[in-house]
Amino acid sequence: MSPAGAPGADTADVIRRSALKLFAHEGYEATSMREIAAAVGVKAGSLYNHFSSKEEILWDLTRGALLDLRAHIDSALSELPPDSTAEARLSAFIDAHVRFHALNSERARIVNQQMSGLNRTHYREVVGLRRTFEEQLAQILEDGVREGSFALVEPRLSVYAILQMCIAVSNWFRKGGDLTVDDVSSTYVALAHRMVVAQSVPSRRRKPGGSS
Amino acid sequence: MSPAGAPGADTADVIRRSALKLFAHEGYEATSMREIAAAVGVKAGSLYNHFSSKEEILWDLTRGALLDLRAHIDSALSELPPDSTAEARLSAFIDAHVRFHALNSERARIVNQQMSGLNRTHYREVVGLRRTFEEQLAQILEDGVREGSFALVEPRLSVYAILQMCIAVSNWFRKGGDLTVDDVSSTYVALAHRMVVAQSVPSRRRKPGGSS
DNA sequence: CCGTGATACTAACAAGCGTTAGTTCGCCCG
DNA sequence: CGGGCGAACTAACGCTTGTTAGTATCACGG
Repeated sequence: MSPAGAPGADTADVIRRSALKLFAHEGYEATSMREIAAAVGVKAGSLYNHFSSKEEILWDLTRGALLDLRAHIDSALSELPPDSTAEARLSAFIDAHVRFHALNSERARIVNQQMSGLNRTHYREVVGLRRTFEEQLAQILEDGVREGSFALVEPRLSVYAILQMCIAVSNWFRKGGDLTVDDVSSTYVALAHRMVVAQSVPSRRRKPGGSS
Repeated sequence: MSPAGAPGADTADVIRRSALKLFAHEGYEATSMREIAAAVGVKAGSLYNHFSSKEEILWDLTRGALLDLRAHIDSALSELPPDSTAEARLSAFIDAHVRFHALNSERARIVNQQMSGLNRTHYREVVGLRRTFEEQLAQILEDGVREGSFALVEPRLSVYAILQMCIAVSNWFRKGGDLTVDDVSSTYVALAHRMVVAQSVPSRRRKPGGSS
C-alpha cells in the first residue's frame, strides 16, 4: 500500500512523518531504521537515498519543528499593532505557544525529549534556539514591569515557569478530547497573566523540619 | 577503585547510583549494561547477581523515586494542623513538590522521561501513582474554592499547569547554582497562589486569523 | 577444615543495530 | 531508441545488545 510511489507526497516526506510518530511514541534510541522503513513501506537501505543517517532524520524533524514554532510566534507578535502593551504581547505569545504545542504535540515532544539523540553541534543549536524564546518572554515581562502593569515574583523563574507550563501542553493534549485548543489557550493566557500581575498574597516561607 | 567490596554501600546500591546517573543523562535505551557495569567497576554479567534484567533496574529506580515523592508530600501535608486552610495546604504541597524535584532532579527525570523503557505493567503503575498527585492537588484547589479563598480559571487545567511547572524544575535546577532551593520553592509557592486566586483581569479571548 | 553461599569472573549466545556496496528497475530527456 | 539518473532492492559488513552458563574466589559457620 502506497508503495513509495504515492502521488502528492514524496518518499522523504513519508519518512519524516513515519519517523516522527515512531520517535515521539517509542523514543529515538528505541526506534530502528528497519522499523521506520517498515512504516514507510520500504526496506531499510532505501532510507539512505533520502537521509544520510538516522541522526539526520531526527535533526530534520527537530529543526523543522523549532523553526515552525519560531515563525508561528513571530507572526503572532507581528500581527499586533506596533505600540501594543506588554499585556497584549504576553497574550499573543502564550496563545501562540500553547496552540503550537497542542496542535504539534508529536513534533514538540521530539524537540523536548529526544534532544539527547542529536550530536553535539545540533544539540547546541537546539539549546540556542530555545534560549531565544526565553529571551523573548523575558523582554515582554520586563517591558510590562516598566509599563507598570506587571509585578513579578522573580523574573527568571517566572519565565521558566510560564514557558514550561506551555511546553508541557504537548505531553497531555489530545486532539478530539473534551478540551478544545481554544479552551486551553484562553485558560493558559489567563493563568500567565495571573502569574505576572501584583496581588496581596504574602509569599509564604517554610523551613524544612519545622514541626510545631 | 571501590571494587564492589567497598564498605557501607553494597553492590546493588552502587549499581542503582551508577544506573541513575547514566539513565538520567544518556537515556535508558542509550545506556548499555556494559556501561553501567563499567561505572560500577564490575563486568556486565555480574549485574545479574543483583537485578534480573535491565528493565528491573529502571523500575527499581522509578518506583523508589515515586514512593519517596509520595512520602515526602504526605509527610509535609500531615505536619500541618488538621484544620489547615486550603491555602496552607497548597503552600505545603507546592513546597514539597519543588524541593523534591530540585534536590532529586536525576531521579525525577527518570520518572518523567524514561517511562517508555518500562513494560506495560510497570508503566501503568507509574501512570496510576502519578494520577494520585493530580487528585491530591485537585482536592486542595476544590477545597479552596469551597472556602472562598480560591477562584479557579479552569480546575483541571490549573492542576496540569501547576504540577507541570513544578515537575519541570528538575529539568533546569542545578545544585550550587545561583538559585537556592528555598528561593525556587518560595517563588513557586507564590506563583501557584497567584494562579488560583481571583483577580480583576478579564480572561482575554483571541480568535485565530482575526487580522483586522 | 570442610562446605556452602554469595558474588565476581570469562566466554559465548542469538539477535539486532546502523550503515554500505552492488545491482536492478523504470521513468524522462534528447 | 538510448543513456542517465533517481530510487528501490538484496545481501552483507562489523559491532553492540541483553542475557546466560559455567567456573573461580572468598568469607563464614559447623
